[in-house]
Amino acid sequence: MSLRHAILVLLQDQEASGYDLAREFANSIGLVWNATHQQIYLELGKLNDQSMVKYRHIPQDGKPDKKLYRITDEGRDELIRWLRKPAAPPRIRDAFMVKIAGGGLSDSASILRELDDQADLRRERLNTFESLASKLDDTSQDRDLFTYLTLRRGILDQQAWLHWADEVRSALKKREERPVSVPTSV
Amino acid sequence: MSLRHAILVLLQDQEASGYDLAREFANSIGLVWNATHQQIYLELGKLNDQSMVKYRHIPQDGKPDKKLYRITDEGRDELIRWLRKPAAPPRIRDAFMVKIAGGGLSDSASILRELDDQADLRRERLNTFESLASKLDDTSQDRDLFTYLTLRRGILDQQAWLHWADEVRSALKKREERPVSVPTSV
DNA sequence: ACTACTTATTCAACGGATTGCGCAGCAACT
DNA sequence: AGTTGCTGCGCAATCCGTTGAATAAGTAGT
Repeated sequence: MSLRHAILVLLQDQEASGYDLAREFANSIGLVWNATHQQIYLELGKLNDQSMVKYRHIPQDGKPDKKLYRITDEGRDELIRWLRKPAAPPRIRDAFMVKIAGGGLSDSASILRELDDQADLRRERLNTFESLASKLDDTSQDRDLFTYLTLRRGILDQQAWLHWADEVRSALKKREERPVSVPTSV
Repeated sequence: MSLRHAILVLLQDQEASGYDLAREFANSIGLVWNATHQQIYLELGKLNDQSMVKYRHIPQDGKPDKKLYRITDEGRDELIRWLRKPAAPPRIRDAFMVKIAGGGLSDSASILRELDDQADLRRERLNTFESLASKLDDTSQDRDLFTYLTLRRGILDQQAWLHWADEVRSALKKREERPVSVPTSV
């Protein structure tokens, strides 16, 4: 229910088109909330209907026309109202973890394969976040403080994940040493 | 798209009613995937239509009748097919983090208030997971290995979160020492 | 006696999210 | 010349998920 609020947060800083927002959802905010362009355009439409945002139509040549959205006073009020009331706990839906929980069904090798793939992804993200965070380290304006803290959240998260992956590897190594019955069909 | 697979994983071990599954989703599996009873009953209906599960009708006295579901061969095939192909990366939707990212809008005090509330929740979970994990530590049958690893994931996650919360607290303390312009309406 | 909770399933309505598609033109590479 | 990729917007169908309620009988507490 708060894609709208994520959008309003982004529009707080600057005027942006749906396309711009989609890019930010793929990067910065994507760290904590993700959304596709269809959802974003739809939500911008609704926000406009409820006059929480308004837009200027910008004709461009060479490129398609665009709409630059900005937040209105009503939008800002709504955002503040939302910030005041406690956030619902995030719902967890991790398909890979479901596989682990039901892991007795697979052989160690195929679990390890996917674990390594996931670890690559995490390591990649970790690098991205760390280099972004190091840029903010020194400048450290108040504006950037919360971006920095958000990045730190991402960094600690990836590190914890990678540490867990090590634990899984050594646990599965031990398991291999005293193998157990595994369905042959897997 | 894989509530169905989480259900199939649970039914792997034992016959269960929708109600039983709902309880497990509130506890064990809820760590990595959550669902309400309505969703579960609906999904069980669909799985039954597709003959991935079948059920026995059990009349009870004193209590309402129930349906005990068990996985079929088709269900097991579907599960194995799913286990083979790489899991989609989990989508992240953390409302509290959206607040942090747009945190420049709030004053430090109200951020800290909610941070502490969230931290209480995390600490509670951490305790639950740790006590569950310590019970598995010694027995450590192969059956339990993956339950243990799942719990470890939860534990490391909560710890990372709490560590992050400490960072936020000290960052906000510094921010208070050299205060900046904050919208008075907040 | 009354209230609240547990066991057990299901329906209806709504809103949020995903998937797939379509349009349109320019830039850049092969 | 053809393909791919980027900028930019949008619709429609479907599916997933949430909220709220109803039914029904037993048990446990105040």
